[in-house]
Amino acid sequence: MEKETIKYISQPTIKRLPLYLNILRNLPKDQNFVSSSYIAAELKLEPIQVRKDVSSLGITGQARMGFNALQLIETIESVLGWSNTRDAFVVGVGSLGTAILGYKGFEDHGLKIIAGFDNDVKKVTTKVHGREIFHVNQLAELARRMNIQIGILTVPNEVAEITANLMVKAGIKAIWNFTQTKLFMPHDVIVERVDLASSFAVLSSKLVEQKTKGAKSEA
Amino acid sequence: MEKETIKYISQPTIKRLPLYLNILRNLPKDQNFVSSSYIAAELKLEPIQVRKDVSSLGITGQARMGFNALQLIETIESVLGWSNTRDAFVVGVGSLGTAILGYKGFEDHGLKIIAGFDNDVKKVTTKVHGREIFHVNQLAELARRMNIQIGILTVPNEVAEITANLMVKAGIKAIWNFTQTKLFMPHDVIVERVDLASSFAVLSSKLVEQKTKGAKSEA
DNA sequence: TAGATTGTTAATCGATTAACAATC
DNA sequence: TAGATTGTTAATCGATTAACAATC
Repeated sequence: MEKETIKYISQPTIKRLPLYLNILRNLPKDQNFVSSSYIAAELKLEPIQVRKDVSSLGITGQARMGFNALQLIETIESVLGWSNTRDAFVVGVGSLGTAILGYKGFEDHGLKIIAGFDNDVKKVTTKVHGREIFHVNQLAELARRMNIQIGILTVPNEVAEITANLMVKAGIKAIWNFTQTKLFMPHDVIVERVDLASSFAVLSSKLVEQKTKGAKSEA
Repeated sequence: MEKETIKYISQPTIKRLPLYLNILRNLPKDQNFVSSSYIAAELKLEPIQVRKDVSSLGITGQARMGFNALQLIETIESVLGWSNTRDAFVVGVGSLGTAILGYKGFEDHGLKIIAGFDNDVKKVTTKVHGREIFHVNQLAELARRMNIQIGILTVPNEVAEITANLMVKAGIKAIWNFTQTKLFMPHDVIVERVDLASSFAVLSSKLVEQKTKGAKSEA
């Protein structure tokens, strides 16, 4: 397979890559080529957008054929760093942390959750979904020993900042932040926040909009 | 309080409104006015962006003073439909559904989770975080009786589409979709997807980027 | 060949940011 | 008054979409 020259990949493109990957992985085994219009139809996107995204990966297709599916899969996995699994710790074993400890789907994203941490001694030394729970004051030692780069932050908002600082001190390089708190971290620490409130805001504002429209058309 | 003329509010703005709301609600009680630069600093945004967003809500401020905090709070809540609580069902009581059934923070977003549904008879009639779990074949009846508009979809991917269809038949108008599946629903049904894979893609691609940069600077 | 599909260049669209007069 | 802050208009930036020649 030829070497691709990867250009700058925009964040909107990065966010679509897992969707493409999902489709490509579920392709029938004997289907070696896939067209931009096929992918687009599956995702309700425009073919041109798929082609633009693929082009930014440095992949070229073949007229009348489309793109090499295997090459696409491998390139996306490599761009996302999903080719090899990365180990991660979950910090905060409340209901959300528990759910994440038990979620199987992350393996498809190259993410392997190793253990959980909590400051509640009642939770420590128990197992949640087969993973051991340690006290947060063991975080630094274990993270360094196991060379953990990714921390999943699922503590209550009030302790989000202080816990994130602990994680950074423990050598963690990337924080997946499930709290409501905007973290102010050193610039070399990667922080990505899952913002449920923003997502729900979109949903509920549309519901408001639809209702006012309905009220108008009734009048 | 004067009536605001609300203009078109863009989706990026809608997504920032919960962040603003969070800050405004945590303001000291005696602080009646708040400036765009204060909000911006708290969120690492630009003041001009905050002013633009506020302006699209139809709110005007006062030079040297800023904006009326209470008016801002009330307007944001009204735009998002968070002034009154809305009831919702969780469909799919796996680990994620369980976490959502137990999450307290939704009340701040005008969301009240009433009950859970599953197709596993072992889960039915149990209680999860104090909420009753029913069999999915009771969904239609209960949703109609209680006039439920919002459904939270936390089933496995394989049954996402079929379950969403059940929800629509039950009269549910908005689906908060936590699955990986892109849903094709009637146009009057609102669907908003929480895409963990996209979020993680951003994080892990940055990790890849940083590593290649590091490798280069070492060379 | 005919026609489907890619891939490049340009146009459009929309959001963010800048500039600065108005205002309290 | 002086100066901080709003709010409007214009500039910039970046992503999406359109157009269409090239290609297999």
